[in-house]
Amino acid sequence: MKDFNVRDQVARAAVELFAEKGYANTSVQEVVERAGVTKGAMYHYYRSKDDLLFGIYERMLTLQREHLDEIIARGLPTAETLRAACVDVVETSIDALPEGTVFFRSVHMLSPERQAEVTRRRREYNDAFAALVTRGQADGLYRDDIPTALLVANFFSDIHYLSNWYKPTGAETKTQVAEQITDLFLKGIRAT
Amino acid sequence: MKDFNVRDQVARAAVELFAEKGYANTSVQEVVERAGVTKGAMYHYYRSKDDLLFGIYERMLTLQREHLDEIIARGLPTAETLRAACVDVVETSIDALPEGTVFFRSVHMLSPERQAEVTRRRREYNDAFAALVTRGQADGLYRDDIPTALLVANFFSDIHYLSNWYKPTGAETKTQVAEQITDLFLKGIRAT
Amino acid sequence: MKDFNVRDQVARAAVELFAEKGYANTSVQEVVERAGVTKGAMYHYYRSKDDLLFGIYERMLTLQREHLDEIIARGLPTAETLRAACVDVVETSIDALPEGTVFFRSVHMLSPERQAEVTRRRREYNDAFAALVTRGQADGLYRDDIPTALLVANFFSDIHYLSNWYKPTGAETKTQVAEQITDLFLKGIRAT
Amino acid sequence: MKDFNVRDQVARAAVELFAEKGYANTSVQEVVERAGVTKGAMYHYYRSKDDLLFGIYERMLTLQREHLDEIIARGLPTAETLRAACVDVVETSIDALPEGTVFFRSVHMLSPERQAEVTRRRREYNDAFAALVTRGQADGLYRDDIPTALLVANFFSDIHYLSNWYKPTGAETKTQVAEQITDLFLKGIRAT
DNA sequence: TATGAATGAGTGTTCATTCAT
DNA sequence: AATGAATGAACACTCATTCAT
Repeated sequence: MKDFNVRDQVARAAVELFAEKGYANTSVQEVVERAGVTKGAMYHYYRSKDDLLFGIYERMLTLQREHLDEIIARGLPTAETLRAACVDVVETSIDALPEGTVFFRSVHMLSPERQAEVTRRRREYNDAFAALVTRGQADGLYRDDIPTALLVANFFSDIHYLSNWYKPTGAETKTQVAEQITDLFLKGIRAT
Repeated sequence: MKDFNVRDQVARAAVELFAEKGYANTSVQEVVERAGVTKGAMYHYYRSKDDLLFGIYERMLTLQREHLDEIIARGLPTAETLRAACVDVVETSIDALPEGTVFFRSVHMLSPERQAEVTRRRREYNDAFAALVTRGQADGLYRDDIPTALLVANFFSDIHYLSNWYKPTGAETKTQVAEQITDLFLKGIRAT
Repeated sequence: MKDFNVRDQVARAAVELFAEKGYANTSVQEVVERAGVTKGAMYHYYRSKDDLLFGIYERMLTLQREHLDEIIARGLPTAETLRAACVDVVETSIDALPEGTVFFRSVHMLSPERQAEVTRRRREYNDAFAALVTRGQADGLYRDDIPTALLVANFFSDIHYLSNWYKPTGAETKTQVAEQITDLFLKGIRAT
Repeated sequence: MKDFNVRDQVARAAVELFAEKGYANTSVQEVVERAGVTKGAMYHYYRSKDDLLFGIYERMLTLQREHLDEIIARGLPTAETLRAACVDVVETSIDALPEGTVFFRSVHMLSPERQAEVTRRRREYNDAFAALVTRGQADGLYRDDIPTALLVANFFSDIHYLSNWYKPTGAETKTQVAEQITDLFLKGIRAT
């Protein structure tokens, strides 16, 4: 009976190291050493170093998509849905800060095919989110003198930026930060 | 008389390639080929590949700092100063989109000493900017129920994110985008 | 089952080439070619070219130290011990002429740390040898009008110089040369 | 009017650096920097880095040969001539310790042709010196149970070794050391 | 006489990946 | 399922030397 799972240990080590030193500055040897396995074992589970990186994107994209779909599925009014979606994505991103660091820094290190795949799925997510804003604009909730795309970018930029400044040891709790970021965003876009 | 300058040609090629494919995926050989010089010539002017990267940071940090200082030096009221600073940094960042791409993506590829240097200078810039917000809060212009640091991060995240979505070929002009981003930010932080 | 060992083949090729053409004039490529292995294989066993060189020093220093300790451990009278030590070190040096060539010519090519290490261990060996001479001087066997250090240097210089003139194909056998060098040395230092 | 001579400054810098760090570890750039001249100037006076090295050998070989010839030309008895030659070469070698360091360490760094040239001239010097010993053996002054070549090597090894241990700051003067080394040598080879 | 920018071949080293076991 | 030795292509960088000025 194994007390650990090779696949998961490797994935965990990879996220840590890629976040600490960057994908390019991390060797497969370092990953397997931190994971406590051998190179051969790793290559039994992953086809390439690129696989390790893509795994991080795969998990993040899936997670965010599931969360957003679930929130939309609740069928709440637009304003409440958007607020919930915003708060959730900030909280989720704080829970996965190292993944976020890698996510926003290393897309160009993926194989071209996978870069395309990531871009496609990010766009899908972006579109679903933008649809909420558009609906709110149609309802007169949010300003429409600024392109929806810019409004949405204004929010996603905060998610992107989180790993650049947020420290779990800070004074503000995850939820407080999520509420504050959401509030700033919503104040900015509300119809006047 | 030379029709081009080795130093500048190399710098230009480096920015382009680092933005296109990432620092780690760009070889020195590729840089000198695009610059149309030989490797030896390049190493006559730059000590290392790291120098090429740091040059980009050096120029950006200096430029932004000079702009901010100049705007503050005008001595306008706080609100006008902050607005001018915001619009200017967006415009400046749009003028240097490839540099921005590299700037926000590749700090971790610099030597540790230079990472520290960049961090220090970014913090100085951040502090000077934050001082404007703090002054506005004291004057009752901006909300103070949210930490200044978060308010500032909320703006800088947009700068950071610009190179992820802005296309010079889009419908909006540089100035329009600058005004819109600034407006969203200021609406978000104003006192209620 | 392999008919050769990468580590040893590389070490052998390195000694040969470093003795023939000097450390600086020998490329890693040449070493691996003569050893019949690939560069990657070599770097699997050695961390650097410097390692290859240090290996030679390591082996020589250990060998000489072991021999001297063994001879001293026999507990023979001083004169017999010194004579045995002299004869042995000449013979051992003739057995390892290429190593000797490298040993005395290339210390300055080692990393500073390793130069220090080699110097330290050579001094230890020198001191152990000098102690025999000092004991002989106290017993009135050897002249004491000349510093012990110079007496010892007078002998070690011959070891050092061996690879400059000794040819295994010459008329004198290894043992004869060892006896002759030892005799010249002992005649020079005996009390009058 | 120049306050220094490029040729000589470069030669001086070269000896110093080659002795300190070795020929291979010294770049032409470092030599010209220490000499306080530019690369172009140096290449105006020397054809190659190899020239710099060979210059050291040229000067040493010429100097030693001149000294030996002058001493022999005095026409003193064999024993006095040999003693004078020995004392002189030790003193001369101590006066030129850095040159000696380079001399005995870097022959293999010369071009093959120049290596041959140096070897030839060293052999000539060696032969002239050996002739004195042979004459002394014929006169019954020195032992002839040991090949002349080995007797001579026994002395030259000390010259060779000088730069490995002699410190000008030590307790013994140059002349004392010269007398002591000579005495040890002559005691060792005298007929019994 | 002298400059220093430019060349270009060569260096040691790294590392993702493969494969016999 | 796992090992770790071996591969081989790529990489950043160095440096003696040349040459237009």
